[in-house]
Amino acid sequence: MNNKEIQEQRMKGYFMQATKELLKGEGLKSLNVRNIAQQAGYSFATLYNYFKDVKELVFLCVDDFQQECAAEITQKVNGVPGGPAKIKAITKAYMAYFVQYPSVFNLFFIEKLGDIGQKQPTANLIFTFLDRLTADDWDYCRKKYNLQENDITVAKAELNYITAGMLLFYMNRIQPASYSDFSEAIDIQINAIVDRIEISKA
Amino acid sequence: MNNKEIQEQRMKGYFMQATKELLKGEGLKSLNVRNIAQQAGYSFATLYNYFKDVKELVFLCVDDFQQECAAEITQKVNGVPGGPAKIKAITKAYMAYFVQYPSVFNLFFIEKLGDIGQKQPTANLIFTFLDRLTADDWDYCRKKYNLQENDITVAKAELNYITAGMLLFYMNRIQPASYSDFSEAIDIQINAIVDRIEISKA
DNA sequence: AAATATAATTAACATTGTTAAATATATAAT
DNA sequence: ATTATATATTTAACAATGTTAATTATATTT
Repeated sequence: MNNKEIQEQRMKGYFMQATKELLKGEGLKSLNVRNIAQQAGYSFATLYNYFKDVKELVFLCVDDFQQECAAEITQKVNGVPGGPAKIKAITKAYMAYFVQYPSVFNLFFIEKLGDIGQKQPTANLIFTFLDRLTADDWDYCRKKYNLQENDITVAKAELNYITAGMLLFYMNRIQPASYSDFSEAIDIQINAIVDRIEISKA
Repeated sequence: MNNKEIQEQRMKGYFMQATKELLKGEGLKSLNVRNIAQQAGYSFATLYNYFKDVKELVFLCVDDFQQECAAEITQKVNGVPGGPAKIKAITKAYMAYFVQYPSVFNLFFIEKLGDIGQKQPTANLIFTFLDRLTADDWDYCRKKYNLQENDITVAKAELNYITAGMLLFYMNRIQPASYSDFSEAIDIQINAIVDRIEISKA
């Protein structure tokens, strides 16, 4: 990287940092180009020298949020023995993260990706996130219980879709109506999927 | 209903009709108060004499769309024998409807409900939609296969969450990347859930 | 037919994303 | 070191949108 590139990356970083702070703080309500720029210490028009539009900037934060989320999960499930129990724990922690940061949920799942071709890699990153978080433990299960590759693929997809669906209903439609009901529903669904795998060995 | 109420209902109907036409036609891009009012044959300010805001108007359309969707499904699954096969067919037709009308998907699942208390009944309507569509056939299964009430409750919730999650990923993130892949994934997931119930009788 | 209430429209405002014009700052050339 | 040029930043301006206020038209009542 030459000087120009270094400086450009720095500027991008300032705007991304500002965006992340706003998203985790005030949330989507106060996320607009003027607030972002103010938080970054620049005028709003400067933003357009470094990003095509605000959507590009916002979606560039996905990667950072995933790393932060993964770190929180790792810390949270520390001590849980590998295998089915860990898959459950990771999945629950994954959901808890989005409940804690609704704006990140919005960014990951709701926000429309304007330029389709450009952001397909990001969409893929989001789609595969839970799979990557649980990959090691699924592998462990496959070996331990001598499971079919295909059964695992289906179970992984099931977990991915169910967590997205539950979060969608809870975050956007407040269904179930209380967090404790939601939490209970999570347990039921996750256990149903993961326990099924264990049973299938029999 | 007195005259005033009749006239008021009529006016609301005009605006709702306009909203539905725009949503099914041009989609969300061109859904704004000015377009709605023009389609209804009134000025945009008139809208505010009949609705608190545009969100109220838009969410009032949920009921009509559900009826339309239910009618399409009923017609589509006509001839499918009741029971597991019909649950599968209904669920697939339910998803196909949202793929056909992305704006309706947005209204049902994505659009933020502004006033929380006011629109909770609507949120509940959306949450229970698939359950209501398949209720008869689940009941049929319960009797035929002598199933546990609880197993059915979990399976229903599973279907509800998985369909929402799959639609979310496909509509908002284009994952899977092609409709045929998506369609295949639907089959796999729906079959996995419904077939499990049949097997559990053994 | 005039007075009053009701409904509808136009005008106006605030917020937002984006672009164009203007200004400041850094780099290069003499 | 000073001027000329390129680059970066900011201010001004625009278009789109949801909403409210002021104005005008229409209906109802006296």
